[in-house]
Amino acid sequence: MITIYDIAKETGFSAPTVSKALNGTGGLSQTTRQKILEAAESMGYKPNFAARALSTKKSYLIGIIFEDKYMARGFEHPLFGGVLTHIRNNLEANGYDSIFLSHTINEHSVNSYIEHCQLRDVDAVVIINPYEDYQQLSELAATGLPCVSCNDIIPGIPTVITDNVAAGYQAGKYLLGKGHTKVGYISGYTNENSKAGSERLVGLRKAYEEAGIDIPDTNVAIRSYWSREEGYNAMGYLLKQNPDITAIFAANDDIAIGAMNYCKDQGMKIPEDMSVIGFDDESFSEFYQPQLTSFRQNRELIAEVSNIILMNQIIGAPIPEIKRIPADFIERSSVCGPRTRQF
Amino acid sequence: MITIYDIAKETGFSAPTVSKALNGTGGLSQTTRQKILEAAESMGYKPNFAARALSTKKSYLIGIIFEDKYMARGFEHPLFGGVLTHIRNNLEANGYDSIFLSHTINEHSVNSYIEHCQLRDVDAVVIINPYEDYQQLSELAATGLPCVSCNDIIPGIPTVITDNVAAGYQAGKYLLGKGHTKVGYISGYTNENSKAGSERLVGLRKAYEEAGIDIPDTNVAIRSYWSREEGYNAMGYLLKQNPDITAIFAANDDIAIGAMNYCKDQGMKIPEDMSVIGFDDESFSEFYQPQLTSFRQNRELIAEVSNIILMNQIIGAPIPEIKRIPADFIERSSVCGPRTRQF
DNA sequence: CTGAAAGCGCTTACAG
DNA sequence: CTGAAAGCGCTTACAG
Repeated sequence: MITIYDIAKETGFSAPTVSKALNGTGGLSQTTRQKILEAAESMGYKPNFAARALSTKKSYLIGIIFEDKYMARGFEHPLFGGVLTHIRNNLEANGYDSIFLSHTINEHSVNSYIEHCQLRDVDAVVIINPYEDYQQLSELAATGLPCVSCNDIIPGIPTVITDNVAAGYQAGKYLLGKGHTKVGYISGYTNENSKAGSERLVGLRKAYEEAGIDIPDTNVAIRSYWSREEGYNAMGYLLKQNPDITAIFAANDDIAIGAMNYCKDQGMKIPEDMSVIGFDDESFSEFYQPQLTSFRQNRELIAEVSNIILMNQIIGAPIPEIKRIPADFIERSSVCGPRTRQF
Repeated sequence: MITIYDIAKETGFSAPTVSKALNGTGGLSQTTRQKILEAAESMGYKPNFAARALSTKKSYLIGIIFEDKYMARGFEHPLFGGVLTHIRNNLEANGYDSIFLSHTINEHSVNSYIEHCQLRDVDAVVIINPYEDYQQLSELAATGLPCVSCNDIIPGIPTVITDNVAAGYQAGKYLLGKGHTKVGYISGYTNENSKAGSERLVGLRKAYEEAGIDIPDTNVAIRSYWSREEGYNAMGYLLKQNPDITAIFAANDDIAIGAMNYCKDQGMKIPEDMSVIGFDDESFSEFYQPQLTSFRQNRELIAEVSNIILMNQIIGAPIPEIKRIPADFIERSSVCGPRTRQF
């Protein structure tokens, strides 16, 4: 490993001068800068980030919060996996490295994201899929550390998130256009911080209200998980409540598939007896029978905007509280006009 | 931020003594250790990793090589995404943090994995999905830096990889059991370092040779990409060469789907007219019609074994050159006995 | 325009 | 059993 002192010795200048030349700081003469740069180049000098971080308090490390212990999908999650891919690329383009942050690690007795941030001296953090300790995340941001959230809405932290209300509205308009007046909605867990499930419903209802149609709460099922099983059960529940429902908007594709499976098990045909719209455009959705109509969240744009917000925070520029990104409607074959069913 | 000196002042001991107490090194008396530990605890002390790394040369950082710029799937890749999930968890359990390494970054003029490793002083590297610069990776390992590869075979680096020959053999036995004597094979790009495509063929041929059947090269298509398009085209090519082929072993599910789509477009029925086995058990494979029989690579075990090998390297224990992990055969509905086709 | 001094937070010999 | 000294590689005021 060759250091700044090796270059100093080689060129006859002092270490601080070498440092300035390397960083382009301080008023050095063209020639000395030139000489030092050339020496550094030919000697194969590479800065030591740990040393630099120690004296500058800038690590060029961005903490990424992406928990997979508490969900089944890991990096293969349809939204988060893609967001991470692009977040990482954006960060690298800005000269930052990505490091995973953890809520708990035994070995170093890391008991919080905050501690982990301290240990590693990260310059900022990107929250993609956190352990649900929002209080702690708010505290982290209150620390002054730049943060951005790519999905969850957390007090004190700017969020970039899909325009769920608009998507729900679009789903509603589409279903109305096909002639559905009795529509059901199924979602997984939703709360103040993670509100995709409720926002999509707001949009759906808005479209129906505009048409003078009220979607009663008995047509809505908010479940604990975003799984096929829950979709299956919720569909059964809704159909028991309102046998005349002819279409379902499911808050994700897994729920949609569960719901369709239930209908099939009851001898119903999709979409003739039940039209269904999902969300997330999973890779399997184009192969389900019938091919599932869904929404595709724009991971690339979510990542890009998140990155911009983060970089702006780092340099102290003003930042928005929340940015909404439109989702793309993917029309396939799981929706048609309603027909009268016989039970 | 509170430092070792703050604790020293607080407890009346010196900084080195505090350091020893914190690290459990040096022969300190029980009482002083106790006092220092308590003070550290109550003062909320957290070590600064950059400082520690600077003096110990140990960063507790593991470089992860996972390129996504050169492939479409990113973290959603059916094998690599899962491997990364588990690798990260294993590493954390051992007290290491994961940081992504890059082949090229402009900002800090990182021009190689080696440079990036230097900059960040990583303790080891896990190669999941590298940019194809195997020569450089070998050089990196020759540096003495502990490395492990989770798929590619790279000179000088221990590899953990699916037992592709065994899987191919199993596919062959299965197809033979169903009565298929004319079988075709389609794979994407394969080479000395990334040889899944050729190994699976070796296993397939072995099974058939045992049955006294030779699989001629005209029944084999090795293409440039592992995509649906290539699978589609390769199927057409094989059928033109040998119209009597009744079964296909595809080296991944995308290729399998492309092949099946071609057959369908020709009016053939799957599996009656063409039986197909894929590889990777993608999430969409259970929904394709017919449901695709495939192999599932054991990402969890691959990650676990890789981790053990890496940790052993770090402590200087002997390591294997290569470890083979069995894949699980997932039987679905894309294979049946052959029937005579009419063209 | 350039350099001597001190410091970032920690650890490692070496004394005593 | 404990501490003074020096060092890890870099940068930041401060002089001149």
